[in-house]
Amino acid sequence: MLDLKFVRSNLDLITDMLKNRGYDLDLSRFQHLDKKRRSILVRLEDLRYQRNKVSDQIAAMKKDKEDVSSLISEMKTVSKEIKGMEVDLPEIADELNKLLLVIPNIPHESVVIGKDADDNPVIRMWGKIRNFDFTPLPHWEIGEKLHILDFSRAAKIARSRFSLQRGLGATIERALINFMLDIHTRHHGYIETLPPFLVNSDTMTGTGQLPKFREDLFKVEGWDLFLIPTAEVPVTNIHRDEILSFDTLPIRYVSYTPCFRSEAGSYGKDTRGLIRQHQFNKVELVKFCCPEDSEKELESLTADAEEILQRLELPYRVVSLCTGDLGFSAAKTYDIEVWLPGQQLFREISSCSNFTDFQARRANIRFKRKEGRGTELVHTLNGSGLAVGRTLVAILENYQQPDGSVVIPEALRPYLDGVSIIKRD
RNA sequence: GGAGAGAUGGCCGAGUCGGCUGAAGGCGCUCGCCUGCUAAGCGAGUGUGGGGCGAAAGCUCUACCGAGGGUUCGAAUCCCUCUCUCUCCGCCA
Repeated sequence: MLDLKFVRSNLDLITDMLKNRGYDLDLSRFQHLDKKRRSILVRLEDLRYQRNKVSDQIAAMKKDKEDVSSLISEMKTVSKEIKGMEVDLPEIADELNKLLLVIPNIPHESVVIGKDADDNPVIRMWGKIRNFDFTPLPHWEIGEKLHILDFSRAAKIARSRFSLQRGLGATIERALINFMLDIHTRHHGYIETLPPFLVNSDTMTGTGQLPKFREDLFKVEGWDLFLIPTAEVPVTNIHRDEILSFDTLPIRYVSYTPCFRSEAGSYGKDTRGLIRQHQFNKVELVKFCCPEDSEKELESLTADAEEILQRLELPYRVVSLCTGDLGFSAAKTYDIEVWLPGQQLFREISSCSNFTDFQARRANIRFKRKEGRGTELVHTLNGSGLAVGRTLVAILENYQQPDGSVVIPEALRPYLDGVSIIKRD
């Protein structure tokens, strides 16, 4: 969420921003409630001041055995009025807060104004797209032929959009997780965390999944618990309601978790294969830093994610999301898209975002500088490093051979006891 | 699941017949003094959110002692509900 005072004094800027993002929001209600809240607050605090004063006076008079009955009856009416206002004020503050919660973050100045994904500028390309002298297959065909992916049995066990991995199909998944975690902890300075995979509604609210995106979540019946849609949720909330000290920043966490998404609203999209699943594995990078560092931290975060693809020698490109495509909480986002020859397209495999203070305000994550009083909000960032299932997809499609086998990227072999090729067993 | 105990500031820890307690004391931290170095010592300061005034420094009001309600002129202190933590027993990977 944005800062109330900032919104109050920058209504024009917000209006422009909303237009660029393709939002239709009326701010007049906001103005009205804001004024109302403050007028009530002033009156309420004045009454409280009176009450406190007179209460002290009553205490003093009682000590001297003076008669206080008239003062008490006077204060009874004041107290009543205070109670009434104490009911009204939170109602108005709540409504104001709700309005504030649906205003998206302000895009960074470097973000291109555009309508949708077609307007996203390509920042860079990496790797050589392989020339096939046969028609490359999509990964679901490769995987089923090799007996490492089994979608029909997965549907029997659960339902569609689940997968069953077998043999090397399961082992490579595990190897990729270890590979990614090792790179990020050993070479990029991230601290490994293993968080809860179910979280409560406060946590979901802290990172913005609630209240707006409840439909996308799986909820545990009878409990205040949801399955996490990404490790971003539990990991960012590690420091919810905390004041971090300056010398601990930046904090960098890497976390492997499964992710659970209802994919409501994507019926018919990516129905085949591993691309869009209700459950998938992801290694996530999360950073907390001070405001002046967040731009450069986004660059390094993206580079850290890219390095995984480079080591696996998978070609990709990096695009910068334009205003129309940018997520609700992000000020700037780089998508890393890996090349999938079986489908002849670039596919998102990581999304790296700088949320500036937007998430931090909502989750109340602050820090204190050595000198100077008061607290400031940290900046939070996160990005996949990488989506594991989609990485497997990219390996299968990019490394497929004419005979249907798949070569294992060199970098991954140490994690597979030296196995260098997947063949039908 | 059964039986108890508890939740106060960065930390430890006072505060129980309701009334200068935003909160004693200690530790830590910051600044200053002192000191060949280190250690110690002395002095001052040291919460957060929201208002108002001010160009600012700052001043001032208000709220906050796990959360939410209640009683009262007045609640960290009394009552109710919830959450969490700890100990013992049972159960369990």
